[in-house]
Amino acid sequence: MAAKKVIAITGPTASGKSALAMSLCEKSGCEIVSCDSMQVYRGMDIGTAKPSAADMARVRHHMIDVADPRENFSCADYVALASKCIEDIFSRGNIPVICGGTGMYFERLVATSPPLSPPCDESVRRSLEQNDSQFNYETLRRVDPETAAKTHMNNRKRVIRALEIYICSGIPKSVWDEKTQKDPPRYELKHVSLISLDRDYLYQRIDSRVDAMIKQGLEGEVRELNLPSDLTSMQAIGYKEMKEYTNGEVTFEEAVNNIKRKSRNYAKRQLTWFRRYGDARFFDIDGGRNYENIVNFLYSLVE
RNA sequence: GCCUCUGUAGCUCAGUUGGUAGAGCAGGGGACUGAAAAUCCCCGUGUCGUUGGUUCGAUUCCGACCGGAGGCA
Repeated sequence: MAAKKVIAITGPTASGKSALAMSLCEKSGCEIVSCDSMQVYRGMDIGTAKPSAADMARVRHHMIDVADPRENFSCADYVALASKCIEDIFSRGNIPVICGGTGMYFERLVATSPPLSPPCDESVRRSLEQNDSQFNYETLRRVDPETAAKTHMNNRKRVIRALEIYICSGIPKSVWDEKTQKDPPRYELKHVSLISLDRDYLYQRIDSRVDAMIKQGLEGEVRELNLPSDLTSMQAIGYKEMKEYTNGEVTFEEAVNNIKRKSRNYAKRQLTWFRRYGDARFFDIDGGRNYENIVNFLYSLVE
């Protein structure tokens, strides 16, 4: 299969990815494939900064509102659905514009083949969660030393997943991983990644974006959803912290500050993730002054 | 006015029975193959409020002064 051109716009939260993608698509007729682990959930609009109805009417969006917030949507689910969206866009003769900040979803969608390892098994997972970290880690060291060497004992989620893969398939995770490592990239990728050399500027944008979400009624959205805190969807920044407020655990002001803080922490992790892409074209948003340059570069990619 | 407590890393605080100090959070860096907005790892020199005194040596003891909190007629 001949590689087909895909444009990607990645970067930390509140860096302006969506606005750029909108400009590009309005001008060129491209379609947006959201790459966001929380915008997939229906009803979670304000806190995930989902594109407005007006934006969605002007430009075709994909991978938004594709899951119920009560279900546990995963990276593999995302890749399966998004790959199909991309094929559909190709069939229409359009260029997909992947836009978002969920690093692992992006990596799995774009870099090699889709995840092959067995799906999660809740009962296996639950029983592994009973064990202490040391015991699980020792087991992993016996069963899959290669993965154990790359995983810290305290990282319970990762250790448990690696064990789960072995228990469910009889094959160590490291062997599954190898199967995908040699694959060529799935698309001819034109990757633009946003950064902010001025970290304070980014953080200010995040703070004011959170303030805007509060004004738009994030509290009401969380109350209306009224979902249990242990759902994956309710681990989304903004929802988790607002639930702590509606449960009476923190004051409103504390909740808002927690949302801001967690968003900043997240932005930093996103910057770390995307730095790995040596083939990407990185643009400093430069206090918002670089917008025209970036847009023009994006336009040049579709010509 | 008097009495008590208090002043240590950006913030909240530990601590040194006198030999110049350490946690959490924030911040920075990193990892990431079916929970990923999750999870995890690494990074802590700061006139220990100021100023005198005691001492070989004080952030630690004593005095004064300047902040802060509380109490007392």
